[in-house]
Amino acid sequence: MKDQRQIAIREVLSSSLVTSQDELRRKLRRRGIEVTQATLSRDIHELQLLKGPEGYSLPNGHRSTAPAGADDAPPSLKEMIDSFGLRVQQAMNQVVIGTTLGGAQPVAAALDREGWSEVVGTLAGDDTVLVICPDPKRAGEITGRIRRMLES
Amino acid sequence: MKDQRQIAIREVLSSSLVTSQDELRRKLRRRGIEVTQATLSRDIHELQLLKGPEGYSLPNGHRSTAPAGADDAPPSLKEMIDSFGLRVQQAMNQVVIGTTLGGAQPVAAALDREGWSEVVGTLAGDDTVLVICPDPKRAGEITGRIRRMLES
DNA sequence: AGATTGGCTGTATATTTATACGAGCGTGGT
DNA sequence: ACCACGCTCGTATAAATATACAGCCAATCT
Repeated sequence: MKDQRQIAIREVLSSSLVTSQDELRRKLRRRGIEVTQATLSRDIHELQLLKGPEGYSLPNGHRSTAPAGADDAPPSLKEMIDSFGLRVQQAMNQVVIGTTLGGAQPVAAALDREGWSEVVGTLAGDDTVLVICPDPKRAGEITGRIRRMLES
Repeated sequence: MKDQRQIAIREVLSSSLVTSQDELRRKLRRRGIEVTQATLSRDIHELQLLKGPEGYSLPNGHRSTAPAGADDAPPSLKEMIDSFGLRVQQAMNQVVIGTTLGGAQPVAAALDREGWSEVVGTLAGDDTVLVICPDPKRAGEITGRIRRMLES
Protein backbone atom coordinates (compact mmCIF):
# COMPACT_ATOMS: atom_id res chain seq x y z
CA MET A 1 0.00 0.00 0.00
CA LYS A 2 2.46 2.54 1.17
CA ASP A 3 5.25 1.60 -1.18
CA GLN A 4 3.05 1.71 -4.21
CA ARG A 5 1.66 5.06 -3.17
CA GLN A 6 5.08 6.57 -2.67
CA ILE A 7 6.13 5.44 -6.10
CA ALA A 8 3.01 7.04 -7.52
CA ILE A 9 3.85 10.25 -5.72
CA ARG A 10 7.22 10.41 -7.35
CA GLU A 11 5.68 9.72 -10.70
CA VAL A 12 3.15 12.48 -10.32
CA LEU A 13 5.78 14.93 -9.21
CA SER A 14 8.14 14.15 -12.01
CA SER A 15 5.54 14.87 -14.64
CA SER A 16 3.44 17.64 -13.22
CA LEU A 17 3.63 20.65 -11.02
CA VAL A 18 2.23 20.18 -7.55
CA THR A 19 2.12 23.03 -5.09
CA SER A 20 0.19 21.63 -2.19
CA GLN A 21 -0.44 18.34 -0.52
CA ASP A 22 -4.10 18.68 -1.20
CA GLU A 23 -3.44 19.09 -4.89
CA LEU A 24 -1.30 15.99 -4.75
CA ARG A 25 -4.12 14.19 -3.03
CA ARG A 26 -6.50 15.03 -5.88
CA LYS A 27 -4.04 13.94 -8.52
CA LEU A 28 -3.47 10.65 -6.77
CA ARG A 29 -7.18 10.09 -6.54
CA ARG A 30 -7.40 10.22 -10.32
CA ARG A 31 -4.97 7.33 -10.31
CA GLY A 32 -7.16 5.42 -7.95
CA ILE A 33 -5.15 6.12 -4.85
CA GLU A 34 -7.14 7.69 -2.07
CA VAL A 35 -5.51 8.99 1.07
CA THR A 36 -5.65 11.93 3.40
CA GLN A 37 -3.41 14.94 3.51
CA ALA A 38 -1.90 13.73 6.77
CA THR A 39 -0.61 10.59 5.14
CA LEU A 40 0.87 12.57 2.29
CA SER A 41 2.63 14.80 4.75
CA ARG A 42 4.25 11.70 6.21
CA ASP A 43 5.10 10.27 2.81
CA ILE A 44 6.67 13.50 1.72
CA HIS A 45 8.76 13.52 4.82
CA GLU A 46 9.92 9.97 4.25
CA LEU A 47 10.73 10.58 0.62
CA GLN A 48 12.66 13.67 1.62
CA LEU A 49 10.94 15.71 -0.99
CA LEU A 50 11.69 19.38 -1.20
CA LYS A 51 9.24 22.21 -1.49
CA GLY A 52 10.18 25.42 -3.19
CA PRO A 53 8.40 28.28 -4.92
CA GLU A 54 7.89 25.95 -7.87
CA GLY A 55 6.14 23.33 -5.83
CA TYR A 56 7.38 19.98 -4.69
CA SER A 57 10.36 18.33 -6.29
CA LEU A 58 12.31 15.15 -5.98
CA PRO A 59 15.32 15.24 -3.73
CA ASN A 60 18.05 16.95 -5.65
CA GLY A 61 20.80 14.49 -6.39
CA HIS A 62 23.32 16.64 -4.58
CA ARG A 63 22.40 16.55 -0.97
CA SER A 64 23.64 19.76 0.49
CA THR A 65 23.64 18.30 3.95
CA ALA A 66 24.26 14.76 5.03
CA PRO A 67 24.04 11.69 2.79
CA ALA A 68 20.67 11.18 4.39
CA GLY A 69 21.49 7.79 5.77
CA ALA A 70 23.09 7.94 9.16
CA ASP A 71 21.67 10.86 11.08
CA ASP A 72 23.89 11.22 14.05
CA ALA A 73 25.10 14.36 15.64
CA PRO A 74 27.96 15.66 13.55
CA PRO A 75 31.29 14.89 15.15
CA SER A 76 32.81 17.61 17.26
CA LEU A 77 36.04 19.35 16.44
CA LYS A 78 37.63 17.74 19.46
CA GLU A 79 36.86 14.29 18.12
CA MET A 80 38.15 15.17 14.67
CA ILE A 81 41.38 16.56 16.02
CA ASP A 82 41.80 13.50 18.18
CA SER A 83 41.29 11.25 15.18
CA PHE A 84 43.21 13.09 12.50
CA GLY A 85 45.22 15.93 13.94
CA LEU A 86 49.00 15.73 13.89
CA ARG A 87 50.39 19.23 14.40
CA VAL A 88 49.48 22.90 14.40
CA GLN A 89 51.55 25.83 13.43
CA GLN A 90 50.94 29.50 13.05
CA ALA A 91 52.16 31.74 10.26
CA MET A 92 51.16 35.37 10.54
CA ASN A 93 47.39 35.42 10.46
CA GLN A 94 47.19 31.84 9.29
CA VAL A 95 47.10 28.54 11.10
CA VAL A 96 48.22 25.37 9.41
CA ILE A 97 46.94 22.09 10.76
CA GLY A 98 48.67 18.91 9.68
CA THR A 99 46.46 15.84 9.64
CA THR A 100 46.65 12.25 8.59
CA LEU A 101 46.05 11.64 4.92
CA GLY A 102 42.43 12.30 4.09
CA GLY A 103 41.77 13.92 7.41
CA ALA A 104 41.89 17.52 6.32
CA GLN A 105 38.37 17.76 4.93
CA PRO A 106 36.59 16.45 7.99
CA VAL A 107 38.70 18.56 10.31
CA ALA A 108 37.97 21.69 8.29
CA ALA A 109 34.29 20.88 8.23
CA ALA A 110 34.21 20.43 11.98
CA LEU A 111 36.15 23.63 12.42
CA ASP A 112 33.62 25.51 10.32
CA ARG A 113 30.84 24.03 12.35
CA GLU A 114 32.25 25.54 15.50
CA GLY A 115 31.47 28.97 14.15
CA TRP A 116 34.41 30.59 15.89
CA SER A 117 34.54 34.29 15.28
CA GLU A 118 38.35 34.21 15.03
CA VAL A 119 38.09 32.07 11.91
CA VAL A 120 37.48 33.85 8.65
CA GLY A 121 37.58 30.70 6.56
CA THR A 122 39.20 27.35 6.07
CA LEU A 123 40.67 25.53 3.10
CA ALA A 124 41.38 21.83 3.15
CA GLY A 125 43.70 19.75 1.01
CA ASP A 126 44.41 16.08 1.64
CA ASP A 127 46.45 16.32 4.79
CA THR A 128 46.61 20.02 5.49
CA VAL A 129 44.06 22.51 6.65
CA LEU A 130 44.70 26.19 6.21
CA VAL A 131 42.79 28.40 8.61
CA ILE A 132 42.57 32.08 7.87
CA CYS A 133 42.17 34.45 10.81
CA PRO A 134 41.73 38.19 10.77
CA ASP A 135 45.15 38.87 12.27
CA PRO A 136 48.16 37.19 13.90
CA LYS A 137 46.81 37.71 17.39
CA ARG A 138 43.69 35.72 16.80
CA ALA A 139 45.60 33.14 14.82
CA GLY A 140 47.62 32.62 17.97
CA GLU A 141 44.45 32.16 19.93
CA ILE A 142 43.24 29.47 17.57
CA THR A 143 46.60 27.78 17.43
CA GLY A 144 46.63 27.47 21.20
CA ARG A 145 43.14 26.14 21.34
CA ILE A 146 43.85 23.43 18.82
CA ARG A 147 47.18 22.56 20.31
CA ARG A 148 45.45 21.98 23.60
CA MET A 149 43.11 19.52 21.94
CA LEU A 150 46.03 17.75 20.37
CA GLU A 151 47.77 17.41 23.66
CA SER A 152 44.85 16.37 25.78
CA MET B 1 17.69 46.76 3.88
CA LYS B 2 16.24 43.88 1.96
CA ASP B 3 19.42 42.92 0.15
CA GLN B 4 21.46 42.79 3.29
CA ARG B 5 18.81 40.75 5.01
CA GLN B 6 18.64 38.24 2.20
CA ILE B 7 22.38 37.77 2.30
CA ALA B 8 22.17 37.23 6.03
CA ILE B 9 19.49 34.63 5.46
CA ARG B 10 21.73 32.70 3.12
CA GLU B 11 24.57 32.88 5.56
CA VAL B 12 22.47 31.61 8.40
CA LEU B 13 21.15 28.77 6.33
CA SER B 14 24.55 27.74 5.09
CA SER B 15 25.91 27.34 8.57
CA SER B 16 23.02 26.19 10.68
CA LEU B 17 19.93 24.12 10.52
CA VAL B 18 16.71 26.07 10.31
CA THR B 19 13.39 24.34 10.27
CA SER B 20 10.93 27.17 10.51
CA GLN B 21 10.63 30.76 9.54
CA ASP B 22 10.19 31.74 13.11
CA GLU B 23 13.43 30.06 14.02
CA LEU B 24 15.08 31.95 11.22
CA ARG B 25 13.57 35.13 12.56
CA ARG B 26 15.14 34.54 15.97
CA LYS B 27 18.54 33.76 14.50
CA LEU B 28 18.46 36.90 12.42
CA ARG B 29 17.53 38.93 15.44
CA ARG B 30 20.73 37.82 17.10
CA ARG B 31 22.50 39.37 14.17
CA GLY B 32 20.65 42.60 14.66
CA ILE B 33 18.11 42.05 11.92
CA GLU B 34 14.55 42.27 13.05
CA VAL B 35 11.64 41.39 10.80
CA THR B 36 8.38 39.52 10.85
CA GLN B 37 7.66 36.04 9.69
CA ALA B 38 5.64 37.41 6.79
CA THR B 39 8.65 39.20 5.39
CA LEU B 40 10.75 36.09 5.69
CA SER B 41 8.15 34.13 3.81
CA ARG B 42 8.50 36.62 0.99
CA ASP B 43 12.27 36.59 1.12
CA ILE B 44 12.35 32.83 1.03
CA HIS B 45 10.17 32.87 -2.00
CA GLU B 46 12.40 35.37 -3.76
CA LEU B 47 15.54 33.47 -2.91
CA GLN B 48 13.92 30.30 -4.17
CA LEU B 49 14.92 28.45 -1.08
CA LEU B 50 13.85 24.88 -0.65
CA LYS B 51 12.33 23.29 2.37
CA GLY B 52 12.76 19.62 3.10
CA PRO B 53 12.65 17.34 6.11
CA GLU B 54 16.06 18.70 7.04
CA GLY B 55 14.92 22.28 7.09
CA TYR B 56 15.53 25.04 4.61
CA SER B 57 18.34 24.84 2.13
CA LEU B 58 19.85 26.99 -0.56
CA PRO B 59 18.80 26.38 -4.12
CA ASN B 60 21.20 23.99 -5.72
CA GLY B 61 23.08 26.42 -7.89
CA HIS B 62 22.29 24.69 -11.13
CA ARG B 63 18.86 25.75 -12.23
CA SER B 64 16.95 22.80 -13.54
CA THR B 65 15.17 24.88 -16.15
CA ALA B 66 16.36 25.02 -19.72
CA PRO B 67 19.68 23.27 -20.14
CA ALA B 68 19.45 25.09 -23.47
CA GLY B 69 22.40 27.29 -24.35
CA ALA B 70 25.02 24.94 -23.08
CA ASP B 71 28.02 26.71 -24.53
CA ASP B 72 27.58 30.40 -24.24
CA ALA B 73 30.07 32.87 -23.01
CA PRO B 74 31.63 31.64 -19.77
CA PRO B 75 29.65 32.98 -16.84
CA SER B 76 30.75 36.28 -15.41
CA LEU B 77 32.03 36.69 -11.91
CA LYS B 78 28.91 38.66 -11.08
CA GLU B 79 26.73 35.73 -12.02
CA MET B 80 28.84 33.32 -10.06
CA ILE B 81 28.72 35.50 -6.98
CA ASP B 82 24.99 35.86 -7.33
CA SER B 83 24.58 32.12 -7.54
CA PHE B 84 27.06 30.91 -4.98
CA GLY B 85 28.40 33.79 -2.93
CA LEU B 86 27.52 34.04 0.73
CA ARG B 87 30.04 36.33 2.36
CA VAL B 88 33.35 38.09 1.92
CA GLN B 89 35.84 38.99 4.50
CA GLN B 90 39.28 40.42 4.42
CA ALA B 91 42.20 39.24 6.50
CA MET B 92 45.38 41.20 5.99
CA ASN B 93 46.39 40.73 2.37
CA GLN B 94 43.91 37.94 1.85
CA VAL B 95 40.25 37.84 0.95
CA VAL B 96 38.08 34.92 1.94
CA ILE B 97 34.89 34.29 0.02
CA GLY B 98 32.35 31.93 1.53
CA THR B 99 30.15 30.13 -0.97
CA THR B 100 27.53 27.46 -1.04
CA LEU B 101 28.90 23.95 -1.00
CA GLY B 102 30.55 23.21 -4.32
CA GLY B 103 30.50 26.82 -5.33
CA ALA B 104 34.09 27.68 -4.57
CA GLN B 105 35.65 26.22 -7.70
CA PRO B 106 33.43 28.04 -10.20
CA VAL B 107 33.75 31.29 -8.31
CA ALA B 108 37.52 31.03 -8.25
CA ALA B 109 37.59 30.20 -11.93
CA ALA B 110 35.45 33.22 -12.76
CA LEU B 111 37.64 35.37 -10.56
CA ASP B 112 40.72 34.22 -12.40
CA ARG B 113 39.05 34.98 -15.68
CA GLU B 114 38.58 38.60 -14.67
CA GLY B 115 42.32 39.04 -14.70
CA TRP B 116 42.30 41.67 -11.99
CA SER B 117 45.72 43.03 -11.27
CA GLU B 118 45.04 43.16 -7.54
CA VAL B 119 44.76 39.38 -7.46
CA VAL B 120 47.93 37.40 -7.16
CA GLY B 121 46.21 34.05 -7.09
CA THR B 122 43.21 32.09 -5.88
CA LEU B 123 42.71 28.79 -4.09
CA ALA B 124 39.37 27.04 -3.91
CA GLY B 125 38.13 24.39 -1.52
CA ASP B 126 34.55 23.18 -1.38
CA ASP B 127 32.86 26.23 -0.01
CA THR B 128 35.68 28.69 0.48
CA VAL B 129 37.79 30.68 -1.93
CA LEU B 130 41.03 32.21 -0.76
CA VAL B 131 42.22 35.17 -2.78
CA ILE B 132 45.76 36.34 -2.31
CA CYS B 133 46.51 39.99 -2.96
CA PRO B 134 49.83 41.83 -2.89
CA ASP B 135 48.91 43.84 0.21
CA PRO B 136 46.06 44.70 2.58
CA LYS B 137 45.13 47.82 0.66
CA ARG B 138 44.43 45.97 -2.53
CA ALA B 139 42.73 43.16 -0.62
CA GLY B 140 40.37 45.81 0.69
CA GLU B 141 39.71 46.96 -2.85
CA ILE B 142 38.76 43.45 -3.93
CA THR B 143 36.67 42.85 -0.84
CA GLY B 144 34.62 45.93 -1.55
CA ARG B 145 34.13 45.04 -5.17
CA ILE B 146 32.83 41.58 -4.32
CA ARG B 147 30.72 42.77 -1.48
CA ARG B 148 29.01 45.15 -3.83
CA MET B 149 28.18 42.27 -6.12
CA LEU B 150 26.75 40.33 -3.21
CA GLU B 151 24.52 43.16 -2.18
CA SER B 152 23.22 44.13 -5.57
C1' DA C 1 3.34 71.65 -4.62
C1' DG C 2 0.17 67.83 -5.12
C1' DA C 3 -0.79 63.58 -7.21
C1' DT C 4 0.71 59.13 -8.67
C1' DT C 5 3.26 55.05 -8.77
C1' DG C 6 5.91 51.28 -7.09
C1' DG C 7 8.58 48.85 -3.68
C1' DC C 8 8.79 47.19 0.98
C1' DT C 9 6.81 46.04 5.15
C1' DG C 10 3.62 44.75 9.19
C1' DT C 11 -0.90 43.03 10.74
C1' DA C 12 -4.35 39.95 10.47
C1' DT C 13 -5.90 35.98 8.58
C1' DA C 14 -6.49 32.18 5.20
C1' DT C 15 -4.18 28.26 3.66
C1' DT C 16 -1.13 24.59 4.11
C1' DT C 17 1.59 21.29 6.65
C1' DA C 18 2.91 18.52 10.74
C1' DT C 19 1.66 15.84 14.58
C1' DA C 20 -0.72 13.85 18.93
C1' DC C 21 -3.70 10.39 19.57
C1' DG C 22 -6.11 6.33 18.86
C1' DA C 23 -7.98 2.46 15.83
C1' DG C 24 -7.04 -1.47 12.94
C1' DC C 25 -4.23 -5.10 11.41
C1' DG C 26 -0.59 -8.61 10.85
C1' DT C 27 3.39 -11.12 13.20
C1' DG C 28 5.62 -13.66 16.61
C1' DG C 29 5.94 -15.32 21.31
C1' DT C 30 3.99 -17.89 25.24
C1' DA D 1 -5.98 -18.49 21.94
C1' DC D 2 -4.25 -14.37 23.93
C1' DC D 3 -1.20 -10.72 24.34
C1' DA D 4 2.42 -7.51 23.09
C1' DC D 5 4.62 -5.07 19.60
C1' DG D 6 5.22 -2.51 15.51
C1' DC D 7 3.52 -0.38 11.47
C1' DT D 8 0.10 2.27 8.89
C1' DC D 9 -3.45 5.24 8.65
C1' DG D 10 -7.44 8.68 9.67
C1' DT D 11 -9.25 12.39 12.62
C1' DA D 12 -8.68 16.43 14.88
C1' DT D 13 -5.88 20.00 15.81
C1' DA D 14 -1.56 22.54 16.48
C1' DA D 15 2.03 24.75 14.03
C1' DA D 16 3.90 26.85 10.13
C1' DT D 17 3.53 29.38 5.88
C1' DA D 18 1.40 32.39 2.36
C1' DT D 19 -1.24 36.30 1.27
C1' DA D 20 -4.88 40.21 1.19
C1' DC D 21 -4.83 44.55 2.63
C1' DA D 22 -3.19 48.91 4.23
C1' DG D 23 0.47 52.20 5.60
C1' DC D 24 4.74 54.35 4.65
C1' DC D 25 8.30 56.23 1.99
C1' DA D 26 10.85 57.76 -1.96
C1' DA D 27 10.92 58.72 -6.75
C1' DT D 28 8.59 60.64 -10.69
C1' DC D 29 5.20 63.03 -13.19
C1' DT D 30 1.68 67.11 -14.10
